[in-house]
Amino acid sequence: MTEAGVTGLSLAEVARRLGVQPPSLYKYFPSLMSVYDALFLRGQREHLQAVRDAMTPAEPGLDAIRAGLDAGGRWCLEHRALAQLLFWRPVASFEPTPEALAPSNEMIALIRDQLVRAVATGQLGPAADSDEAVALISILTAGTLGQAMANEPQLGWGESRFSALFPTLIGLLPAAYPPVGNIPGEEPTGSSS
Amino acid sequence: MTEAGVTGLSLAEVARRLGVQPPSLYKYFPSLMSVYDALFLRGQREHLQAVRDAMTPAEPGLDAIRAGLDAGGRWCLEHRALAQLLFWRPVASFEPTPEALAPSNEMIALIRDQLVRAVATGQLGPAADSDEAVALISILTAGTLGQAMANEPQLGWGESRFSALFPTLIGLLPAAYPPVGNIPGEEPTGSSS
DNA sequence: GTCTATAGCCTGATAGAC
DNA sequence: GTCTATCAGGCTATAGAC
Repeated sequence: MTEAGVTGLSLAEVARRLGVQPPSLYKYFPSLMSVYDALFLRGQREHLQAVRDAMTPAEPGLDAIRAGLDAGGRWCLEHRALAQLLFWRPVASFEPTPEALAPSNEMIALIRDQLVRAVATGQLGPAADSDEAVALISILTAGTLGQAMANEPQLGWGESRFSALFPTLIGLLPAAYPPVGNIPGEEPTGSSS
Repeated sequence: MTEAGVTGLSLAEVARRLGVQPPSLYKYFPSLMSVYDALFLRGQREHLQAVRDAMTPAEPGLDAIRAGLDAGGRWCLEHRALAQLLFWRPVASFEPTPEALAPSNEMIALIRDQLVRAVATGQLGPAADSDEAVALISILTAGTLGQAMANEPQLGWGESRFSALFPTLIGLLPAAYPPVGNIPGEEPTGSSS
């Protein structure tokens, strides 16, 4: 996929590189699409693990979000073709099975959990505990990755001028969801409990 | 491309739908890649025109950026396959010719111009007149579009919960590039002219 | 679990008649 | 400018021997 594009994957070429004949592969995978599905599942799991591992030691809240997604971004640029299969769906005839999609739900839960922490510690306002905030964060992440991949095909996460902006972008979240009582000249509003 | 994916475009199918035989197409295009290049150029021009048309009547500065890129986003979701060819480069063996890439430079100039206006009118701080700010805006735009395309393949710009966040995202620019003198409790810094 | 053989498709591209 | 005919190759997938 790295060499021929995600859609360029072919069982014949896989067999060639394994040193076997194409029909042999059908003992392991019933179809080309099942190979995509296996790659999809493996990719989702690895990506999720990379994000989780980076989140765990970080300070809960915004720092954990930044650290986790930063690691996720690094993983994506280190596995570009796989990341494209996961997050841009370039193979028109491929629909991942529900099992392969499961880690993606865990990923959303991971972010949501840290948003709750950020609200609890006063880093963000209560509106940040929402699907909308998760969507906003996914825009920032996917946007950074998409621009890096399309415009800097040679550069890793550490060299990209787009990924360099990612901490700044996460730093804008408090402006989007201002903590109550932190806006000079305005009275705090919202629940008093 | 809409039906079979960007990489699924084939001259044989084009000929079939035109009601001609495949060799006839070679009188107009020397190769499949030259067809991609023609599509790329046409797409870039149409997209640029859509953005320009929406910018012109708007208030210069942030409003023009928001209006232009909003129209650009709408164009992209109305021409999804073409937009993918333009901005995500899914065809590994296709490299656009310099002529086909020219409108993209005009696009950058268009944004940069409005950033200058935004700085001049005090909507943004002087640091917004930079390649970095253009990159940041491109992240917000590509991120919104990418998430809308990947997760809401059926919805247009008007129905997308991602595109609904786009005005908010543009509204964060003043937080990223705060206008001088607008930060309570801090003294204005920078050039005094 | 690997192979040979093959069916049945598809593709981009060229030669040369009309 | 369109066609027929064709080259030369690719692919997924199956049948069935070993």
